[in-house]
Amino acid sequence: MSWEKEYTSGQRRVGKLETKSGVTPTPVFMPIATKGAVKHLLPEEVKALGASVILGNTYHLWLRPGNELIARAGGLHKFMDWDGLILTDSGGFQVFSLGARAKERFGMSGVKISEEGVEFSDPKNGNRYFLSPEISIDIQLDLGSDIIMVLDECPPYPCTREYAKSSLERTTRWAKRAKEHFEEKVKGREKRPLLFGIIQGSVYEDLRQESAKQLLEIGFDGYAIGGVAVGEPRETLKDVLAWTLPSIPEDKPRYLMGLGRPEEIVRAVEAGVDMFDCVIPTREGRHGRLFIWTGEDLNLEGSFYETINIGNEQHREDFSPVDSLCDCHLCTHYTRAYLRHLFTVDEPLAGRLASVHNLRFYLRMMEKLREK
RNA sequence: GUGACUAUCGUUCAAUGGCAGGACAAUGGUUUGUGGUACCAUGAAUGAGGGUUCGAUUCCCUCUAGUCACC
Repeated sequence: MSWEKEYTSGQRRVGKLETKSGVTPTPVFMPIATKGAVKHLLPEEVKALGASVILGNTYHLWLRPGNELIARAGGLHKFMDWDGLILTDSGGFQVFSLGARAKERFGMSGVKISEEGVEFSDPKNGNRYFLSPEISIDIQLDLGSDIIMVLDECPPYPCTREYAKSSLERTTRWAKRAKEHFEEKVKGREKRPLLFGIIQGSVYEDLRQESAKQLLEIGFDGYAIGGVAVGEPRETLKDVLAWTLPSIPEDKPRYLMGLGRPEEIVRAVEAGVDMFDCVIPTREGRHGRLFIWTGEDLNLEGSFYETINIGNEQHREDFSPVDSLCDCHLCTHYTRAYLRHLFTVDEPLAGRLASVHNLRFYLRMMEKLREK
């Protein structure tokens, strides 16, 4: 990646990341388009809100409609009409997180991890699938992804040291195979996607450092920090960043997977993270929680915002905007009372307006982080 | 008008001669590499009056209201 301004170590990293489909400014927040759509929104709307990259999902798109179909359609960009950048997750997280949910529901996860890869059931129809580092790369290449993630294992929390160690070592071996397979497949291509490795190691300092070291030896275009926000105490995020970021070369992008709340993102940017994705703005929006600016200046404590549950009775006759400091369509056209009404009667427009607003909040926060 | 049946949270359906339960709705909360539909918590009822009984929401009587049938 390159720097927006002259950059010296320790400053806030404001730069640009170049991919085969174009450039994104960093730090960047990537809205999630799991199944080929940012839920409720048109791609042009997502772009107008300030998004430059969206996250698509190997797991979901592989099962439905299938990577080969999307390849025949001309790739995911064309299929869904998104002309920005696309990062695709490897499917590793979903195999484990959806496996955990299947376990809650049916008493067994049906997920079998082996050295070769991971076997799991489609929770919709019980079909068995086998995902390996190589298959994950093939799928993401078919999708036409700009930033490809290697298949990793995301261990739960709590996790014993022994398991975390053997898991991260397997993730490293998978990463090596993914890299070799990737290089072979893109050999001779003029435009090639970026390939990112994923640092694991749970909450253990030496394991996190070991994971980073092993991935750096293999060599990737960027490095992600995975296995966070899986139930561990929130304070450990700071430690995990301190253990891992210093060993990543400064010209390589750093991606904190799955995070987070606004103040967590501000802190992580100050610590040197460049990329984020999170379901919070869209999912919580669909459930009626809205992020509200309380001041223009960002800070590490998160006192620059608050959240409201628009469904609460106190908003029933509140004819003021959701957020008077926000420039989104919801806040410039509608009242709290109207949005509450839409949620109360289950109008689809409710989730749509809330998604617009919350994404605008997150993306504007990133704009502010890039300003200073 | 006559007869039968019914009456339980806001709605709907349970249960019981000995602490009246669920679902939906309501109210509050949760959500971190998506779970559009999810999860947790809270408040909320035996139509009115009398009788039998240690104790009645339950059994009996009257009233009121509703549904159905007949006139």
